[in-house]
Amino acid sequence: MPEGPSIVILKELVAPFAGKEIIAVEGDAKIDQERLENQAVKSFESWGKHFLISLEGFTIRIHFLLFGSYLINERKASKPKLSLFFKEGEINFYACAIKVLEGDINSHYDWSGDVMNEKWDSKKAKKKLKEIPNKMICDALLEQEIFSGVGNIIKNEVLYRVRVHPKSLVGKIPSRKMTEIIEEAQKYSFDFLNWKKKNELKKHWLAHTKKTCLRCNLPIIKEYTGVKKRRSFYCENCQKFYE
DNA sequence: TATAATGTTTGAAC
DNA sequence: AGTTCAAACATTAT
Repeated sequence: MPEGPSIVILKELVAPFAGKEIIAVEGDAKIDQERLENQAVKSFESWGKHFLISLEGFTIRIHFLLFGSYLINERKASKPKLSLFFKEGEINFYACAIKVLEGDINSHYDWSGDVMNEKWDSKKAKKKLKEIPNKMICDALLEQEIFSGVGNIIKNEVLYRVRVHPKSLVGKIPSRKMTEIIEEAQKYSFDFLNWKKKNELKKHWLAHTKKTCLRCNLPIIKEYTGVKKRRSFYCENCQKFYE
Protein backbone atom coordinates (compact mmCIF):
# COMPACT_ATOMS: atom_id res chain seq x y z
CA MET A 1 0.00 0.00 0.00
CA PRO A 2 2.52 2.68 0.95
CA GLU A 3 4.99 4.84 -1.02
CA GLY A 4 3.97 8.34 -2.01
CA PRO A 5 2.29 7.59 -5.34
CA SER A 6 -0.20 5.19 -3.71
CA ILE A 7 -1.24 7.94 -1.33
CA VAL A 8 -1.78 10.30 -4.24
CA ILE A 9 -4.10 7.71 -5.77
CA LEU A 10 -6.05 7.51 -2.53
CA LYS A 11 -6.34 11.27 -2.45
CA GLU A 12 -7.82 11.24 -5.93
CA LEU A 13 -10.23 8.45 -5.11
CA VAL A 14 -11.70 10.23 -2.09
CA ALA A 15 -11.93 13.60 -3.82
CA PRO A 16 -15.73 13.29 -4.13
CA PHE A 17 -15.94 13.46 -0.31
CA ALA A 18 -14.06 16.75 -0.07
CA GLY A 19 -16.30 19.45 1.37
CA LYS A 20 -18.75 16.84 2.61
CA GLU A 21 -19.87 16.41 6.19
CA ILE A 22 -18.82 13.44 8.28
CA ILE A 23 -22.05 12.19 9.82
CA ALA A 24 -20.63 9.31 11.87
CA VAL A 25 -17.29 7.89 12.96
CA GLU A 26 -16.26 4.43 14.11
CA GLY A 27 -13.14 2.40 14.66
CA ASP A 28 -10.33 1.47 17.03
CA ALA A 29 -8.28 4.60 16.49
CA LYS A 30 -7.32 6.11 19.81
CA ILE A 31 -8.32 9.63 18.95
CA ASP A 32 -11.24 11.80 19.99
CA GLN A 33 -13.63 10.55 17.33
CA GLU A 34 -16.51 12.74 18.41
CA ARG A 35 -14.48 15.67 17.28
CA LEU A 36 -14.98 14.59 13.69
CA GLU A 37 -18.72 14.20 13.83
CA ASN A 38 -20.79 16.76 12.00
CA GLN A 39 -17.65 18.37 10.64
CA ALA A 40 -17.04 18.95 6.98
CA VAL A 41 -13.82 17.74 5.40
CA LYS A 42 -11.99 20.83 4.24
CA SER A 43 -9.63 18.96 1.99
CA PHE A 44 -7.62 15.79 1.50
CA GLU A 45 -3.87 16.28 1.30
CA SER A 46 -0.78 14.16 1.24
CA TRP A 47 2.83 14.56 2.27
CA GLY A 48 4.90 11.65 1.14
CA LYS A 49 3.39 8.57 2.72
CA HIS A 50 1.13 10.59 4.99
CA PHE A 51 -2.53 10.81 4.04
CA LEU A 52 -4.12 13.92 5.54
CA ILE A 53 -7.74 14.72 6.20
CA SER A 54 -7.98 18.41 6.92
CA LEU A 55 -10.84 19.73 9.05
CA GLU A 56 -11.50 23.05 10.73
CA GLY A 57 -8.65 23.64 13.14
CA PHE A 58 -7.04 20.19 12.96
CA THR A 59 -5.98 17.41 10.64
CA ILE A 60 -6.19 13.64 10.80
CA ARG A 61 -2.91 12.03 9.76
CA ILE A 62 -3.03 8.48 8.48
CA HIS A 63 0.06 6.40 7.87
CA PHE A 64 -0.36 2.97 6.33
CA LEU A 65 3.06 1.68 7.30
CA LEU A 66 3.68 -1.68 5.64
CA PHE A 67 0.31 -3.37 5.83
CA GLY A 68 -2.29 -0.66 5.97
CA SER A 69 -5.18 -0.54 3.54
CA TYR A 70 -8.42 1.26 2.81
CA LEU A 71 -11.76 0.60 1.19
CA ILE A 72 -14.18 3.13 -0.21
CA ASN A 73 -17.85 2.20 0.04
CA GLU A 74 -16.78 -1.34 0.90
CA ARG A 75 -15.82 -3.23 4.05
CA LYS A 76 -13.79 -6.26 4.90
CA ALA A 77 -13.87 -8.79 7.69
CA SER A 78 -11.29 -7.15 9.96
CA LYS A 79 -12.27 -4.22 12.10
CA PRO A 80 -11.39 -0.81 10.71
CA LYS A 81 -9.04 1.47 12.58
CA LEU A 82 -11.22 4.31 11.41
CA SER A 83 -14.44 4.56 9.45
CA LEU A 84 -15.81 7.85 8.20
CA PHE A 85 -19.43 7.93 7.16
CA PHE A 86 -20.86 10.52 4.85
CA LYS A 87 -24.33 10.92 3.44
CA GLU A 88 -22.70 10.03 0.12
CA GLY A 89 -20.76 6.95 1.25
CA GLU A 90 -18.00 5.75 3.55
CA ILE A 91 -14.23 5.44 3.79
CA ASN A 92 -12.67 2.64 5.87
CA PHE A 93 -9.04 2.56 6.98
CA TYR A 94 -7.38 -0.63 8.21
CA ALA A 95 -4.15 -1.40 10.05
CA CYS A 96 -2.82 2.11 9.91
CA ALA A 97 -1.36 4.59 12.38
CA ILE A 98 -3.65 7.54 13.07
CA LYS A 99 -2.79 10.80 14.73
CA VAL A 100 -4.37 14.21 15.16
CA LEU A 101 -2.36 17.25 14.14
CA GLU A 102 -3.49 20.50 15.73
CA GLY A 103 -3.81 23.82 13.97
CA ASP A 104 -2.74 24.86 10.53
CA ILE A 105 -1.49 21.93 8.48
CA ASN A 106 1.19 24.11 6.93
CA SER A 107 2.88 24.41 10.31
CA HIS A 108 3.45 20.63 10.32
CA TYR A 109 4.80 20.02 6.86
CA ASP A 110 7.39 21.32 4.47
CA TRP A 111 5.72 20.56 1.16
CA SER A 112 8.91 21.15 -0.76
CA GLY A 113 10.28 17.88 0.63
CA ASP A 114 7.60 15.74 -1.04
CA VAL A 115 8.69 14.37 -4.40
CA MET A 116 5.05 14.21 -5.53
CA ASN A 117 4.21 17.76 -4.52
CA GLU A 118 4.22 20.63 -6.98
CA LYS A 119 6.33 22.53 -4.45
CA TRP A 120 9.03 19.80 -4.55
CA ASP A 121 12.42 21.50 -4.45
CA SER A 122 15.28 19.43 -5.82
CA LYS A 123 17.86 22.02 -4.81
CA LYS A 124 16.85 21.69 -1.18
CA ALA A 125 17.21 17.94 -1.44
CA LYS A 126 20.69 18.36 -2.81
CA LYS A 127 21.59 20.68 0.04
CA LYS A 128 20.34 18.20 2.63
CA LEU A 129 22.36 15.43 0.99
CA LYS A 130 25.51 17.50 1.32
CA GLU A 131 25.04 17.28 5.08
CA ILE A 132 25.20 13.49 5.13
CA PRO A 133 28.27 12.57 3.03
CA ASN A 134 28.95 9.40 5.01
CA LYS A 135 25.55 7.81 4.51
CA MET A 136 24.91 5.25 1.83
CA ILE A 137 22.66 6.41 -0.98
CA CYS A 138 20.30 3.48 -0.28
CA ASP A 139 19.64 4.98 3.16
CA ALA A 140 19.57 8.57 1.94
CA LEU A 141 16.83 7.88 -0.62
CA LEU A 142 14.63 6.48 2.13
CA GLU A 143 15.06 9.55 4.34
CA GLN A 144 11.61 11.04 4.47
CA GLU A 145 13.00 14.41 5.49
CA ILE A 146 14.84 14.52 2.17
CA PHE A 147 12.76 12.41 -0.22
CA SER A 148 9.32 12.34 1.35
CA GLY A 149 7.27 9.64 -0.36
CA VAL A 150 10.16 7.54 -1.66
CA GLY A 151 9.98 3.93 -0.51
CA ASN A 152 11.99 0.80 -1.09
CA ILE A 153 10.65 0.02 -4.55
CA ILE A 154 11.32 3.52 -5.79
CA LYS A 155 14.77 3.40 -4.22
CA ASN A 156 15.74 0.25 -6.08
CA GLU A 157 14.29 1.31 -9.40
CA VAL A 158 15.88 4.77 -9.27
CA LEU A 159 19.33 3.41 -8.48
CA TYR A 160 19.13 0.82 -11.21
CA ARG A 161 17.97 3.37 -13.76
CA VAL A 162 20.75 5.85 -13.00
CA ARG A 163 23.28 3.01 -12.61
CA VAL A 164 24.40 3.79 -9.09
CA HIS A 165 25.33 1.07 -6.60
CA PRO A 166 23.08 1.24 -3.51
CA LYS A 167 26.03 1.19 -1.10
CA SER A 168 27.65 4.22 -2.71
CA LEU A 169 28.46 6.97 -0.24
CA VAL A 170 26.55 10.19 -0.76
CA GLY A 171 29.70 12.28 -0.43
CA LYS A 172 31.51 10.26 -3.10
CA ILE A 173 28.85 10.58 -5.75
CA PRO A 174 29.72 13.31 -8.27
CA SER A 175 27.45 16.32 -8.15
CA ARG A 176 26.09 15.77 -11.64
CA LYS A 177 25.21 12.18 -10.83
CA MET A 178 23.57 13.25 -7.59
CA THR A 179 21.37 15.65 -9.52
CA GLU A 180 20.42 12.78 -11.79
CA ILE A 181 19.41 10.64 -8.82
CA ILE A 182 17.28 13.43 -7.40
CA GLU A 183 15.57 14.04 -10.72
CA GLU A 184 14.95 10.35 -11.26
CA ALA A 185 13.44 10.00 -7.78
CA GLN A 186 10.76 12.46 -8.78
CA LYS A 187 10.34 11.19 -12.32
CA TYR A 188 10.08 7.53 -11.32
CA SER A 189 7.56 8.41 -8.61
CA PHE A 190 5.25 9.78 -11.29
CA ASP A 191 5.87 6.77 -13.52
CA PHE A 192 4.99 4.63 -10.51
CA LEU A 193 1.79 6.62 -10.10
CA ASN A 194 0.71 6.14 -13.69
CA TRP A 195 1.63 2.47 -13.86
CA LYS A 196 -0.03 1.76 -10.54
CA LYS A 197 -3.23 3.38 -11.76
CA LYS A 198 -3.19 1.07 -14.75
CA ASN A 199 -2.44 -1.84 -12.43
CA GLU A 200 0.76 -2.64 -14.23
CA LEU A 201 3.39 -1.42 -11.80
CA LYS A 202 5.25 -4.71 -11.43
CA LYS A 203 5.49 -5.15 -15.16
CA HIS A 204 7.81 -2.16 -15.27
CA TRP A 205 10.17 -3.21 -12.51
CA LEU A 206 13.67 -3.44 -13.91
CA ALA A 207 15.53 -4.43 -10.74
CA HIS A 208 13.17 -4.77 -7.80
CA THR A 209 12.63 -8.52 -7.09
CA LYS A 210 14.43 -9.39 -10.32
CA LYS A 211 16.88 -12.26 -10.68
CA THR A 212 18.80 -11.21 -13.77
CA CYS A 213 20.06 -7.91 -15.07
CA LEU A 214 18.32 -7.14 -18.32
CA ARG A 215 21.28 -5.08 -19.45
CA CYS A 216 24.12 -7.54 -19.03
CA ASN A 217 22.38 -10.77 -18.10
CA LEU A 218 24.43 -11.22 -14.92
CA PRO A 219 22.59 -12.01 -11.67
CA ILE A 220 20.84 -9.25 -9.77
CA ILE A 221 22.15 -9.19 -6.20
CA LYS A 222 19.62 -9.17 -3.38
CA GLU A 223 21.11 -7.76 -0.23
CA TYR A 224 19.90 -6.00 2.92
CA THR A 225 21.89 -2.79 2.77
CA GLY A 226 22.66 0.24 4.86
CA VAL A 227 21.70 1.23 8.37
CA LYS A 228 18.09 0.73 7.43
CA LYS A 229 18.73 -2.83 6.30
CA ARG A 230 16.11 -2.75 3.58
CA ARG A 231 16.54 -5.07 0.66
CA SER A 232 18.36 -3.76 -2.34
CA PHE A 233 18.32 -5.35 -5.77
CA TYR A 234 21.22 -4.30 -7.90
CA CYS A 235 23.65 -5.29 -10.62
CA GLU A 236 27.25 -5.34 -9.50
CA ASN A 237 28.32 -4.88 -13.09
CA CYS A 238 26.03 -2.10 -14.29
CA GLN A 239 25.72 0.05 -11.19
CA LYS A 240 28.77 2.07 -10.27
CA PHE A 241 30.04 1.89 -6.73
CA TYR A 242 31.16 5.31 -5.54
CA GLU A 243 33.25 4.72 -2.40
C1' DT B 1 2.32 -23.39 7.12
C1' DA B 2 6.22 -20.46 7.56
C1' DT B 3 8.08 -16.61 5.62
C1' DA B 4 8.79 -12.20 4.01
C1' DA B 5 7.28 -7.78 2.44
C1' DT B 6 5.95 -1.05 -0.65
C1' DG B 7 7.40 1.18 7.08
C1' DT B 8 7.95 3.64 11.34
C1' DT B 9 8.21 4.34 16.35
C1' DT B 10 9.91 3.19 20.72
C1' DG B 11 12.68 2.27 24.38
C1' DA B 12 16.71 -0.23 25.97
C1' DA B 13 21.57 -0.29 25.63
C1' DC B 14 25.75 1.82 24.96
C1' DA C 1 22.62 13.38 27.12
C1' DG C 2 23.06 11.79 22.55
C1' DT C 3 23.28 8.00 19.36
C1' DT C 4 22.32 3.37 17.80
C1' DC C 5 19.70 -0.60 17.18
C1' DA C 6 16.74 -4.40 17.84
C1' DA C 7 12.04 -5.23 18.86
C1' DA C 8 7.40 -4.37 18.23
C1' DC C 9 3.39 -3.79 15.41
C1' DA C 10 0.26 -4.81 11.51
C1' DT C 11 -1.65 -8.12 7.06
C1' DT C 12 -1.47 -10.91 3.17
C1' DA C 13 0.44 -13.36 -0.79
C1' DT C 14 3.51 -17.00 -1.90
